Amino acid sequence: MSVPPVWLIAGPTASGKTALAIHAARRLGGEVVNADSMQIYADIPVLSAAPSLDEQADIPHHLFGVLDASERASVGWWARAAMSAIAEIRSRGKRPVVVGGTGLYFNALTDGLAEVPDIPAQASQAAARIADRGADALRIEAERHDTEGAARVLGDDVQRLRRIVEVGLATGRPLSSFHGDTVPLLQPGEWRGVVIEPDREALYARIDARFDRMLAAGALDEVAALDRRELDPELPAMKALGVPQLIALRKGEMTRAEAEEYAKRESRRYAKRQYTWFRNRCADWPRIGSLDPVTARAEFDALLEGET
RNA sequence: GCCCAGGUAGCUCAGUUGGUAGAGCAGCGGAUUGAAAAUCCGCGUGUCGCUGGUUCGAUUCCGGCCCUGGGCA
Repeated sequence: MSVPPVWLIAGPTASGKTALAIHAARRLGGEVVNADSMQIYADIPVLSAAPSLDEQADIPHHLFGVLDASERASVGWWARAAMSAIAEIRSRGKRPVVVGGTGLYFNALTDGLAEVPDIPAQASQAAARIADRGADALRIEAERHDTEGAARVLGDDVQRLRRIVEVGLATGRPLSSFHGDTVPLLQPGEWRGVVIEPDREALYARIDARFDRMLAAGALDEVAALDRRELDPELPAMKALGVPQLIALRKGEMTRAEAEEYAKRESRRYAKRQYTWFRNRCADWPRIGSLDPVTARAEFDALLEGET
């Protein structure tokens, strides 16, 4: 009993993933599952470039806009939610099409995620207090909990060092001891992946143009509503590309031109990091090179040859 | 037309008392296991405007030309 494979569609921001996923779902009798860490939040549909209600109309979409900006998603949360959506879609005889730009999320599906217990607030607060003493102090503490793991953390990567410390405090085990024996959530052969990898310059031009469209589509109102809630600026949704810059604009800390320039630049840098991830972590996935929707669809259809 | 200032990395500039040059920003490469649109690490990528001259050697000194500002006409 071989199940038809789950399709994984990855690619940098603004590369046309949304449209291609809908095409794939139509072709395959499928439903779309979000693998984008920001499109999860209900408060930022414009700035996160989530599929519009129109686009979601005839194909069911899952995990888009399901959390409030005051909540925190995580790879673990996403992986569980995605696997249950996948199971549910399959149970109805439909084909899951997972689409997004968050490399780590795809990695959880294809390579698995360590089963680390939830960290009690007490332990993470203790780790935060150590982090407040500076990166050096934090690294010394991290090395005590997990020598091997800490050695792999580059420089003053406070986020990762803190994670080692809080896991150590909460479980008494080195974080790296949880890694290594993870099992993929989707078995090899159970999925097929494709990466949209367009020409860099062309994508950068699209990113710039898209940000202008986001502003025209109400990005400023979206940010104003967020800003009024006075949420913790450290929340993931508050760090979505464009949010910090447009808040700075509201506060008069940046001119409109500066806010636009910085937001676009950060988006381009993000795209560059995505290229790096997919190039090195999804090296053997087939590539789609075109930014033109019609050509991209044709390239995708070519991959379908031979599939039932 | 004349006078002054300037032409050095993609941009803004520094510098070399003559030994082919370096900062910031931009950019590029990499890492990535519950914040990942996050977080972190690494890397100067160059006809020193063009062309003659002086010199062992010129981006640097001298001449001519071109270009860009500003001023005078």
